Amino acid sequence: MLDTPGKLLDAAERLFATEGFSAVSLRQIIAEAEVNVAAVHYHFGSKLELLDQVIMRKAGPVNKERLELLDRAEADANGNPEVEAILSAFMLPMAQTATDNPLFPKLMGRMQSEGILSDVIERNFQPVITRFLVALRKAVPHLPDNEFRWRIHFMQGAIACAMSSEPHAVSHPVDDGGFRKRIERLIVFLGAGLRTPSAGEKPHKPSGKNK
Amino acid sequence: MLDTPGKLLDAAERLFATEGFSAVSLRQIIAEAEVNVAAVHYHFGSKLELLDQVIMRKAGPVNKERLELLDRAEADANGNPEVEAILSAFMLPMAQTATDNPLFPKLMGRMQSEGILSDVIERNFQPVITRFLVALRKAVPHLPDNEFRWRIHFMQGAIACAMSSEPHAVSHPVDDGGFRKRIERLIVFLGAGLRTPSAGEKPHKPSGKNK
DNA sequence: GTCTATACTGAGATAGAC
DNA sequence: GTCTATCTCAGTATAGAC
Repeated sequence: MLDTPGKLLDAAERLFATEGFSAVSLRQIIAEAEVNVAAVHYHFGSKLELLDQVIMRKAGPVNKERLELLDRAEADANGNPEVEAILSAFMLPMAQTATDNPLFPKLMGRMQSEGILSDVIERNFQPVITRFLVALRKAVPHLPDNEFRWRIHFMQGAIACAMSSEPHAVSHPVDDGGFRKRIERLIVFLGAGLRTPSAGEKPHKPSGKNK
Repeated sequence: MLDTPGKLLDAAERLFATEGFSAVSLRQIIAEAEVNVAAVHYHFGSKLELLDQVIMRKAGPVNKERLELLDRAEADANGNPEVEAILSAFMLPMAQTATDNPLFPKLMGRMQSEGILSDVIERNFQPVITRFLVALRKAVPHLPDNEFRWRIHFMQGAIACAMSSEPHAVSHPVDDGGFRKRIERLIVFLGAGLRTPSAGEKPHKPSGKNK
């Protein structure tokens, strides 16, 4: 059997991913892990730090592979990969993780939605995020800077929704091609949204029609 | 001064929108509204039903106007409005509300993100949602049905993120042109994402290249 | 019909015995 | 390292004053 922290991490991962963070009580987690109430605070400090560890445990390898894929995409495209290639580099590691562990992307989506990716996490993700933002910025140079920022913001929401999949679905999509297929759909959608000219911009030629 | 339910609704709206639903306690709300703890239970039944009323109070008029704008858009386009026109009909009433009451779109975004738009609310919104889904479906007839469903799902996430604006921003967008401008950006982004051909689909001619 | 006071249950967190 | 007991504060419920 696993040790106490391991049992707690497993139980927490499962419950957080399926029920959400605030909906799950520490009592549920410790019951599932078959340990004592105080174990969480002894090993992790708080419910939120437990979540941190749950995420970190899986996020490290995913982020590492994201960067490697982005490196390769940039090498393949002489430093200027297409939007879709960049998005693929970001998403594919998630898809691969999802085949082993379908709970992890669900968890990430849920936590993003609940707005509780704590500071610790944000710091852990920041190198990856800024790296991808720079790459995306280069891929859509025609966009005004603030337009770009807003589109990234919109994209974030779409990604979170795509990951957690079913929570408050109004459209009831069906996962016919598996998680991988879902991500391909998302990339097509986001790629088109990101690369489209901003309002008032000429479709293909940036013919500086004043400001 | 307002009556007790009115004071509670105002306080709850402000706090829910700025702090989130689960982050705000009933004690905070009743303190702000300067009423007794039991008032919430007496007038509304529970914290969740209080939220219901907070939303319903503002959502009714917004939804009504949404349907009117959609009717007009369909009339103007002989029954086949463009994607962007449909999205405008959905979003503009929010933008107008936002000028009087910036808290309401923020609240809607937050609640959507937290996944606690309760069943009562969902039932209240459903007529509007299905009406818009039908219109959008007609505007992108080239998409396979499941592709369409997924894109709506992605769109939902982007809208929620756009509404609540700043919570967990990694891109730090600036609201230069006001809420109205933000919505215009969103429509351009979503319009491009929705209308783009699905993977394996020919750009402009649906030349049935096998299944 | 309304509001106040107060009690109940269950949450997260902590101190200290073992 | 682990467990018991306990603290504080959340949402909820009820009894009874006005």
